[in-house]
Amino acid sequence: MYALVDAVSFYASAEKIFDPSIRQRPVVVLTNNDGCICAVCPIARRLGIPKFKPYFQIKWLLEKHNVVVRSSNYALYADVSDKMMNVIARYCDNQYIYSIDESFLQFNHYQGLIKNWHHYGHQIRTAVWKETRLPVGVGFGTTPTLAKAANHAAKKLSGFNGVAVVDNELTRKEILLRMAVTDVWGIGSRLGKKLNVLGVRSAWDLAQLNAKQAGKQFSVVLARTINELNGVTCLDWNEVKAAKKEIFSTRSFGQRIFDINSLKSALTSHCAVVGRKARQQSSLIKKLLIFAASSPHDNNYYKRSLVYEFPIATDNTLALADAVQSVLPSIFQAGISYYRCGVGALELTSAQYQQGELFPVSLNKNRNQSSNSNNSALMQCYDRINQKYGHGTLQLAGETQQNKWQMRRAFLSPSYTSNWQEIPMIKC
DNA sequence: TCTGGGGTCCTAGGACCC
DNA sequence: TCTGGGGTCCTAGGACCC
Repeated sequence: MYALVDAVSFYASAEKIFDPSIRQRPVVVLTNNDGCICAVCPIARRLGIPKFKPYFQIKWLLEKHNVVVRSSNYALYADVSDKMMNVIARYCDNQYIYSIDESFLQFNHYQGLIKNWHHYGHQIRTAVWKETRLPVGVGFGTTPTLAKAANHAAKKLSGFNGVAVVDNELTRKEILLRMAVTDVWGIGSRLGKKLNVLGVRSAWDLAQLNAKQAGKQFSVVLARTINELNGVTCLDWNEVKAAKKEIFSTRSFGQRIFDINSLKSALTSHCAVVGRKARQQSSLIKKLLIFAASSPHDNNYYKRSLVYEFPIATDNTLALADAVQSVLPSIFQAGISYYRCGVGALELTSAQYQQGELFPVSLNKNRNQSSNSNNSALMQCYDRINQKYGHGTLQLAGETQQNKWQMRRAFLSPSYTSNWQEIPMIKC
């Protein structure tokens, strides 16, 4: 049995935890730079506020309904997420954190111990609510895809009230019949349209297709989804939590930038993020994509990217920053109004099976190749300090000039959980 | 006045080579 | 004179998710 637990409009719910005055009001949260709406609380959803629309286009609607608008407060969400995940972890023996607000659960040593999954789901919900004040949906299923479907039912279909269990034919059919095909995990609008043409409208219709034929006509991924909907596990646990094949860090700037130093500082801080994530999953980076661009909405869209290949795969942030340094002059062009930049690790290899050096140290000057062990100890220390005191406590000198490109966050809530000055006060 | 997210994976098609 | 295959690698862009 698998479970998927996730929060109801997580960012918006997180905003409501520490501010009781907005709990009964419609709330939306914006993406970086207050660009788009990325979370809509249930009250706001009922007013017809759409997700992923540019904020400035929808501002009038938000004002009309007196909607509370918040910028993304990642420090807050990360803390709230940690708390939530810790509570959930107590209810299973294997948890995979799939995103900031979603985790898959497994119950390997619970065989026969849980008599009533429905009841168990409500226990999880109640505990999370009591300890974090976050509303969650809990879906159980015999495959990861069915757990996802059950989670959808728990939150979106009437009559489920936060918990759904797909462990028999009757509920499987009931839930899949009530789900649009595009509500199935992995079926987006594009594929949905093609399937509609074939008369496949509900998740149940999709489950009736011949997996092999659909696989030939569309893709292996679709074949897998069909099998999973029929209770045949294709995504085993290791696949669900497989190491990432690419790791990107990209961001648009709060204000346009024009100078090479600002660009360098932004790219360097992206290196720090990518390096940290690579080390987290024990990967080494062989190729790093580095890019900078104007806005695609501009008249003369400009984008330059370069792939830097390391002689020897590395997970060292300093080596990544060196790559940026060496590549930057050929990416930067004076006069361009830069809107966005980023770096991405493209070719990742396992740190466990690192290829050794044929011609060590003396033949090269690259930082990642000299004294590898020293650098890996340095990075471990760096990660530990930043984990304990917060990301950004230790920075490369190159990333410090941030004032020019910091993102716009005009509606930021206080750092309730990460700043002594902003801790909520209770007045008696 | 101007404003338009971010991450991951996959694939089609082009460039290049023999 | 005209026509012709197949592999690898890279890139841009699409699809999907939250």
